[in-house]
Amino acid sequence: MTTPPLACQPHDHRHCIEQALAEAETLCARHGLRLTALRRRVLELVWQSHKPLGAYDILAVLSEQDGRRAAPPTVYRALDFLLEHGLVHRIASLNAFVGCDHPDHAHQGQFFICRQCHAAIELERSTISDSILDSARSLGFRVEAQTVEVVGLCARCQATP
Amino acid sequence: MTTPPLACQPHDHRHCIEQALAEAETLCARHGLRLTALRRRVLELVWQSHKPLGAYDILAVLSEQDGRRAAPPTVYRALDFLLEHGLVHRIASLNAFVGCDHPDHAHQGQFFICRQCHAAIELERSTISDSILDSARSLGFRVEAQTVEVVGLCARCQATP
DNA sequence: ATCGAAAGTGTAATAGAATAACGTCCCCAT
DNA sequence: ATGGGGACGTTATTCTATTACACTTTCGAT
Repeated sequence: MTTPPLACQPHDHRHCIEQALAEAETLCARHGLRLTALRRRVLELVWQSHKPLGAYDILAVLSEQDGRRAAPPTVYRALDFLLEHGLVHRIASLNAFVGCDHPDHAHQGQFFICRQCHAAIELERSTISDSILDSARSLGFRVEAQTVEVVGLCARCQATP
Repeated sequence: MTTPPLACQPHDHRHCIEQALAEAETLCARHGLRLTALRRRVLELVWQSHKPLGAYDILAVLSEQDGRRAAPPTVYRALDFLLEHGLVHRIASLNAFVGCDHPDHAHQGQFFICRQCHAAIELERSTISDSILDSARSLGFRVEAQTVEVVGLCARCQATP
């Protein structure tokens, strides 16, 4: 067993947030994208934890905590931007969004979601994606996007029921 | 390349429907489950094509075509029953439901969904699920459910753009 | 045969997720 | 300075799903 992922270990999460924001700044600067205050704030909120966050949860914080006039499109537009540039991922089975660990390159990870602590661990294993591509090839199917979302119990939650 | 799946080939689809209903009858009889008229009808509607069907599409047919008084819970309850016993699968990325090819044993397939013709091809490849289980093991993660949904172009739609 | 519990369905209301359509503002390249 | 495009605000609506409660049917136990 390899090093347990940060997502399901106690850790200084401020560091995760800072790093995610810094990487986003860098990425946007490099690609000439505008990381506006709103987009930055939404990214920060998504990174408040390793748990996927619903768009309406974000909306509630913007309205109540930031005092910002916000309606659904405000949030969804920011999320669309972040998704498009790989800064967050959408978890289809939860209708929720989670920060991306390594937005430096285009990818779609595989997600291991704990049903107890709700942490989402992102992996990027070629053994999984290759096995999908192999199966696709056997069908003559051209893959454009992969969604892999696994639900279960993370190591930590197995230990503390 | 193996035999192309029925889902993206022209075929006598009435046979698919008949077989699915027959298998459902058998399965319910064997397990002492009640395949009521409503449940049977919903299963039949889901099997009208190989395209995942939304709950509200089903609802519309029940109301307009069958003249049945139907509200959302009517449909969702039937779908819950069919899901629970493996007769249909839910496609999370589409919020839609598709008939199961082989409800004879508990399983969760992998779905290859054509973005053009919308057909969903179900596979059950141990290479995919094993690679997921391997990755999970390396995390110490206990898998309870797998969602694998691949979007792209089926062989047929690649040929006819 | 009849009773009663459990399962199934009808009904109304509501919650939750996402998008459409339109207007305004602001930045900045010409 | 100006006008064009991107970002955001606003209102309304659509689509998806669940809660809560009432009524009915089914089926086993008596």
